[in-house]
Amino acid sequence: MADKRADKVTITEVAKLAGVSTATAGRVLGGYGYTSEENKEKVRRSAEALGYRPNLLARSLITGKTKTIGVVAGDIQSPFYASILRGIADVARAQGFGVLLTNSDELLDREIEAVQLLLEKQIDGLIVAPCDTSGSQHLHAAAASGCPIVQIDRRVNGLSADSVTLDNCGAASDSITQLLAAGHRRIGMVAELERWEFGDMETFIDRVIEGSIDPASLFPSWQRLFGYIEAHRAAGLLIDRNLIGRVGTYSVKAARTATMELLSRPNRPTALFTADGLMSAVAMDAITSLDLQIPTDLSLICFDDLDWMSFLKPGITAIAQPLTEMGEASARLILARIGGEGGEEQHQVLKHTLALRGSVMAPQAGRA
Amino acid sequence: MADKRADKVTITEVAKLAGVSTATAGRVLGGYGYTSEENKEKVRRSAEALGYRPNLLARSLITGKTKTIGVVAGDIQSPFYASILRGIADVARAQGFGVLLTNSDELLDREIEAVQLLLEKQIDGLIVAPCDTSGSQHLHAAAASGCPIVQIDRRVNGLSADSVTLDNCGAASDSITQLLAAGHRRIGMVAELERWEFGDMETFIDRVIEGSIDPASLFPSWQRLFGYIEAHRAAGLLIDRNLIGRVGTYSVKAARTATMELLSRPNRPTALFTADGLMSAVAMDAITSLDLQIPTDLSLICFDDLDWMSFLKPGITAIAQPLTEMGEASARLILARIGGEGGEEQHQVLKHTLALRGSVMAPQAGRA
DNA sequence: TTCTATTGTGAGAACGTTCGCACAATCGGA
DNA sequence: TCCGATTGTGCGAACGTTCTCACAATAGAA
Repeated sequence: MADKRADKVTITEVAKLAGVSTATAGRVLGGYGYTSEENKEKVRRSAEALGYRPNLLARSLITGKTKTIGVVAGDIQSPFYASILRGIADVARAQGFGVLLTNSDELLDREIEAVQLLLEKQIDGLIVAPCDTSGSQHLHAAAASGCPIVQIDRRVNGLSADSVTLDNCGAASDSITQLLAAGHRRIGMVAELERWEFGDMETFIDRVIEGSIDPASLFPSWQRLFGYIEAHRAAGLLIDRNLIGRVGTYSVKAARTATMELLSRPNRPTALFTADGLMSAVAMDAITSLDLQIPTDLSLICFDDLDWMSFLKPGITAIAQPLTEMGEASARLILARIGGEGGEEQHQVLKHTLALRGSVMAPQAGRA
Repeated sequence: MADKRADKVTITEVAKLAGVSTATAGRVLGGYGYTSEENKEKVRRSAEALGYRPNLLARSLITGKTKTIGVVAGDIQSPFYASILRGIADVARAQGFGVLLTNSDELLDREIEAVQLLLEKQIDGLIVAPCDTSGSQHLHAAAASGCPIVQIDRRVNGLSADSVTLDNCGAASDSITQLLAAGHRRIGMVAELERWEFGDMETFIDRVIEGSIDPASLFPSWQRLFGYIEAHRAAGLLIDRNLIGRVGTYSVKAARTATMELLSRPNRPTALFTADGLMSAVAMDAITSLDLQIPTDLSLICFDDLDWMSFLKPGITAIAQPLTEMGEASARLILARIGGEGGEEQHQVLKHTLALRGSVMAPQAGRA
């Protein structure tokens, strides 16, 4: 009980027992170079006998490869990141890679700190959901120092790194079009819409309509608003700014306030579009507490298909993101780069699927 | 573009630029030993100028500590593991530790493979939800080789390692008692109940009643059944074996079959107890499709408090596990062991909370 | 003065691998 | 016979740190 680690069996001891040099033992165990069948057997047997376990640190130090990819997620606890992570981990495992996980809580400082730690641990590649799409010096620096990066869910402006995102505009626009087709003209939307660096929301709406914004540079919730606006424009309808609940922060409380405000006003919307899972859960809660019936009092389409949406009384029509696929795609991209694959920056934009259920119907008489 | 890594700035170069030995530079940057203020300044400035970033691999190789803890979860995608992982990651981060993640899908082979990889990567400690509670040679070996282990959710028999679990018996027994108190006498239960090595379910029930089973050695779903039986026994009631839906495997399909079978039989139970999140979701789905009303047609208590349970029409009464706390506790335990803390094996058994909502009422006339 | 403690420095050996190199032995073909 | 290719081996130098020494300089105490 005196010594803490009985772990100490190195390749040297294996070599000694097998009666060969460490180089030969290394060749057998590492699977590189030539070795005679005879020695192969001897070394393997000795390794077995001693319970030899290679020290990947030492190997990595010399090869410069750790076979580890770092992941900076927002919050693993959310189904969104959990599913993505699952996809990443599966692909990584299949290639013998480990996954070093951190979460940023969408806080820049924490992201910087996390990236720092991961780089010091010499990860071979980084998958990150960046929380600041404009600055992010740390990511530029990491990329410049040669660490492959794959961005997920959103993209940093001007960062030369691959990305995997969802066609948020298309998904939102699809849903809104669906509601418009059902006859709705007053469609509410609740979304985070935290920061937009170029001005207030009026400006944003105007600029989308005049076509001077590239959605690729936006945060998801803004992209979804973009889709909302686009769908209206395509239908030749004006936007009523009051129907857009801008929560401003990713919190249950703020979301609840915004949603309740939107749904309890005298001339409330006939349909609601929630821009992410948090908003959907809050909205559902608000709808229940206001005693509104879906879809008679209110039609509803939610971004993110959560498990409960399928077994509510009328099921909730929802936009399903291919989350594990996004994770898998990002892992494949990063592994390809690690494997030395060159070529153009890759920007994969995945498509949603719309799970049609029972939460949409035409607006009821006297309320349309 | 020719060289892949511009990363190459080592402590030697920093030392050279500062005009000191690598030993001195190491002392400044590593924060050990003595250095003059003057040299401290010079070294720091040089490090800054060169953009020096320590290589933790090299440090770990020599110190024997990686400041990394390995985690083997069942499936990160499930809210159960996701929340636990969140707790682990938070505590780890606060201490400057990284988290290396793998999932086993509750498959022994995969768990063995994962543990192997983690050990080769020289993790300082291992947090694992073991999928085999009886054999698990790999865990015994790991423990023997000096790697601290914390078991989570369940315990391997005879493995000397700390653990963090939930009082599953107590939680189940509480819920069943609640239902019995409401007047229910035919309480159904659906649970995984995959393997029990000592015989069939009759035997299990008998042995629980005669008191010859130590619940600590059981898998959670069996512990929950244990609680179910205990509560009945305490109330002086016999167990109707037909009310126990043994799914046998952790799959939606099997769960659905078992649940539908249980709920559609002529003399169906007046109350239902679901033993985990999967069973709850499936049960909810089955209840909806059978067009049963909660709580008039059926009372319901679920193990695991999922977000949707609070905003269904009548809320679902549920057992909430303190998941992030379990993660935090396990991380604290492992860090303490890594820090060299000796002493007795620790087995923390956390308590559930029962979230009372509207899914329980007295059985209705003609059905009791 | 002389001793001991404190503070500081650098050379060089770890840590456990992989890798370059030199060197052999064997084989087949010209 | 000689040659080159193929297969196999061991020595020792990496990799980028930390850590053990040996050794100084200074200061205060005896």
